[in-house]
Amino acid sequence: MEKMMMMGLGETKKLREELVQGLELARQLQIHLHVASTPHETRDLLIQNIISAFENALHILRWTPPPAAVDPSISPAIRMSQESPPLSTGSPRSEDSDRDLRDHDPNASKKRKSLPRWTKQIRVGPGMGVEGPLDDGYSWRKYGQKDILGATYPRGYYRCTHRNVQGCLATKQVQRSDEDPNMFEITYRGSHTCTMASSSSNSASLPAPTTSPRNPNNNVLQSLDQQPPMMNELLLNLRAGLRVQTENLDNCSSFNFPSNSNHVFSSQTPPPQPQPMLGDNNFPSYMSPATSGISQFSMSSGNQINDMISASNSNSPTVGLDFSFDQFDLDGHNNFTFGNPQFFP
DNA sequence: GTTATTTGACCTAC
DNA sequence: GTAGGTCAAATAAC
Repeated sequence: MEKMMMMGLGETKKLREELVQGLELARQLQIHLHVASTPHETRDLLIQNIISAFENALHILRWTPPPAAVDPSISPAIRMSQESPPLSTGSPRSEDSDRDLRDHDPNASKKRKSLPRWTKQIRVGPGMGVEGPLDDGYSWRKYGQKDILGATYPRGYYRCTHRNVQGCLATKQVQRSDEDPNMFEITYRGSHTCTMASSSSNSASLPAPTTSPRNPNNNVLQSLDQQPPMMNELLLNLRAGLRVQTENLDNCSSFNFPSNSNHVFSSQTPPPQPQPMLGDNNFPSYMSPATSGISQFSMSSGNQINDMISASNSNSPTVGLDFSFDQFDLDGHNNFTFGNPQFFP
């Protein structure tokens, strides 16, 4: 929503047009999918146009909120923002893996901006020190530090400790904010493939009220680390259909939303294990860890997500998310701000 | 002795 | 040409 307010009218209009176009194309695609005589070329063309529409929309939305936008009352305050177009490259991939690709394919893109990455902004408490944002449940090894032009504090470069043993290509950068020394911007690249990632993923799926063995402050960070690939999957499904079904929701896994996102997800004291709660209109509201400063959205994972997002002209009694701007704020593959749910007729 | 961090040099995208 | 990102040798910590 904030992003919408920051956008010019021209951009807002263009974004609306792109999303409406994507919706219309998705509907056409669904119709064609049920017509056996439709040539594959037609379907492919529709798919490409849908992808193009959403990529254009994401491009318009590409914007990182300033640290001041973070609620200072929340500690640690966590926000995520997209800094590169994620849909063109699929799942997050680190720059190193990108380099590996180039070794095999010299024609592969060398542009840094094409690399998917996601950013969290974390405010640490007064006595928390820098260990808080640096320890997010994974084991990182610092491999570099660099003074950044215009930045007071140097940027630290970290890679997964299991890089050599397990080939985990996840990296992150930690940049202390100039304006607020208690604010850290952490940029992640690549998703964890090490065993630490899987254990962390499990913890994300069942966020306990107790703390992580490694750090008492960072249950939230663990789940956030797993969020971008999941969001990627969600967006991939959004390409195929624009309606989110809330049927068959369970709490197999979760992802998180900023606490200042719109009002679908409540930020109340959480139960020990968050459960999707059906509110009015059967749309679920979600509980969040009280100390995290983020709302948590528990839902099914994998194929169940695919099932959740179905074609838009289904006659089933589904609940949809309206893509109009005052209700849906899509900021790339990792920062969703959903507006109020809408029933489709 | 092993592992992690520091830091200057080098590489690459822009 | 410059800034950001990574490498790798030197150093520190355990």
